Amino acid sequence: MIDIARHAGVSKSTVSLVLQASPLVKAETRDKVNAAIEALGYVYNRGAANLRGSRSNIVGMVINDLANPFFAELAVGIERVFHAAGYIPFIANTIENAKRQSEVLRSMSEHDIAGLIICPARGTRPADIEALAQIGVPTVLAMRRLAGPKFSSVTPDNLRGARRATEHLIALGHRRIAFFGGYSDMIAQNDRCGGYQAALAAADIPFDRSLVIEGPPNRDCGLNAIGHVLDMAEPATAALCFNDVVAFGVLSGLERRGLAAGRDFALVGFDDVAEARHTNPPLTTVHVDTGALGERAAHQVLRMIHGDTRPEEFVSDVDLVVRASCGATSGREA
Amino acid sequence: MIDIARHAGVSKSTVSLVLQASPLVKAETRDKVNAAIEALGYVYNRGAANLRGSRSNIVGMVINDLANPFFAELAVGIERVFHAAGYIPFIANTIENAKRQSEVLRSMSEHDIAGLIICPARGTRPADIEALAQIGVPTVLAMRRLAGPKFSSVTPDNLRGARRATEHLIALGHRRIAFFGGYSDMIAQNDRCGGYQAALAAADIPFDRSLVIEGPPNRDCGLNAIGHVLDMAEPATAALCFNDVVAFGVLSGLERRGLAAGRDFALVGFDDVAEARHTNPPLTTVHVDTGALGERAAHQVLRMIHGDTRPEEFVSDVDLVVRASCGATSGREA
DNA sequence: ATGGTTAACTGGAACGATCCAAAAAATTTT
DNA sequence: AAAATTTTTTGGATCGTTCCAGTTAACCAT
Repeated sequence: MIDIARHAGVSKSTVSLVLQASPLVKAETRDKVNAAIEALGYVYNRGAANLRGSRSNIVGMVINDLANPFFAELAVGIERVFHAAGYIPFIANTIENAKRQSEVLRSMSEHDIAGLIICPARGTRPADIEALAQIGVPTVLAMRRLAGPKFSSVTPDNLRGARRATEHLIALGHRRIAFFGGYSDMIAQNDRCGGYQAALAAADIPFDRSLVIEGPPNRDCGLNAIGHVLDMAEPATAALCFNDVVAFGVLSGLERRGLAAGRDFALVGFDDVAEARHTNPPLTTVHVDTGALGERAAHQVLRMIHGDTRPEEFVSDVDLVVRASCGATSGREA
Repeated sequence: MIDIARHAGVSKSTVSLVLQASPLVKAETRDKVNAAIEALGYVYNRGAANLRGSRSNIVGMVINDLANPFFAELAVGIERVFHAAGYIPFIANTIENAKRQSEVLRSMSEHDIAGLIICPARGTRPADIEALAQIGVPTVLAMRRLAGPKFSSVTPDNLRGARRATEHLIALGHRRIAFFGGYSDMIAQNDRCGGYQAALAAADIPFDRSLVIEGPPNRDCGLNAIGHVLDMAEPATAALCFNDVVAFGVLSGLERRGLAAGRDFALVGFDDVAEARHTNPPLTTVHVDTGALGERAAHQVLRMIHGDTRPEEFVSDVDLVVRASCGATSGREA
């Protein structure tokens, strides 16, 4: 910066003012400085600037599974809002690994992020997140709440969505309904699985614990789970999946056995990612307005950045969208 | 840090040594310092550290369309390698917008990234990237090369893949074959479309420019393009898409007209994303070993970080994988 | 001309780390 | 026990920026 100053024949303070687009410098001087900046190919050092109090314009977005298209959709909503507000979101992937997550979080706080949206990895302790809040990083949880202290969060109505989906399967005549994916130590799984159990209870169907197959919320889990429940003495005839990606895995598993969802087995997902509409057969699933959820999370962070730190738990409404995989329609759906 | 020093009864220099895990400090002292760090809830300020020369451990990954699952697969490969090497990748999305890309790039260089992998947005000028290289950021281009100076890059063999796919359609008897997606100012599109034209020429099929429908490489593009070529005086009977996502859009477009790929229209994609296997019908597409490509890109950045700055252009081999959407099989494929 | 205002610029202290040369403490050698 | 050596610790300069309190320049009204 001193080089710039020398090159433009001013002081480093003036250069600083130009960089901050201060109205205190004469247009003529500003042009001279900008010319020097251009000429010397100077890059601003944000780290040095942050040293003197100012917060950076990056916000962190920490997600647990980049391979799940759901998170891409969430990110799109988040980015829309932050970009309009002049913040640049940086995304990091934790692949559902708490250790990796804490490395990522440390790196982000070292770089002095202005805010954070996080889908906590399995095994995250509330204290891990609380530490962030302690040092003044506005944080909101997305998709997964955390037990204990009050954090801001945005989540879909997991319980209601799962309940409706299960009711739909029951209405179609199924009684052996499985639940695939997620772990019982994740709140989201509890909520969704809870909705599933509530629907069973309401229909006087006894809850069979062996029909709940836990596992990571990915394709492989669905692929394995379907084999499992099909090989039981009294096989399941339907399943609700923790999310669409798990359901995609089930689709593979069925195909591998020469079976088809909708015809031989009733399958319902959760999230309604864009791909769900085009699977074979199209997937019946619980629609979540993912983009809007992301926007909401971003707005919440923005609100906190601007000083309003009251936590807010936002729960978005969900809808069951019936396609062919549950066997309710003949496969035609716009 | 001075607080820590005081609390532990040592000097700030000693604290610094502890933070760097230097072997010069006595174990006893180290423990005292670590205890103080824990007690005061101190967070390391990377920005201040970078001020004195050292480079940070974050690497940037700039992609143009997060919603394309292809990039998630690429990111997974990249992350695997970087994580093993102790670097933390931060991802930013440019949504194919050169202006936004330059903001992202500026922000990343301000934060002093150790390296960069970038899928340049449409309209990126080589100079934009060259500026990065100038200030010493090891950069490799992924998926899209750039005209002009020698950058390192990793790309699939676009020309060969497109040519093989087109030859396959020709072998199935098609003569009115369209090409959907991408813009003629993108090198990747030129390569893929060039392979398509080469196959036509080899089969003595005259090239009809009106069968090449340009557009952004997303769902909407495919959805619109299929309507277009179906409404022509002499409609197309097959299409090669710039990528799978465009093909997914075509699937929607066909469905909307009550038509089905494989039966009424032959469709081939490019990339072979995980979803391609489970669309309705399963998508014939050009398989790219995306994860390996990502790993290769990451290794290249690592090599450059370690001082070997020779550019390397890596082209990975590709394979046509025939599923049902081109009409060649009856739909059964493992 | 003279003093009073305002506009435009500037020097130096801070921010939180690293690194070097040198001091202090501990250890070994004579 | 003193000298020599090694191990451990330390003060101060430094990195590139911002900010404050001045300083200088420019303008205005008397």
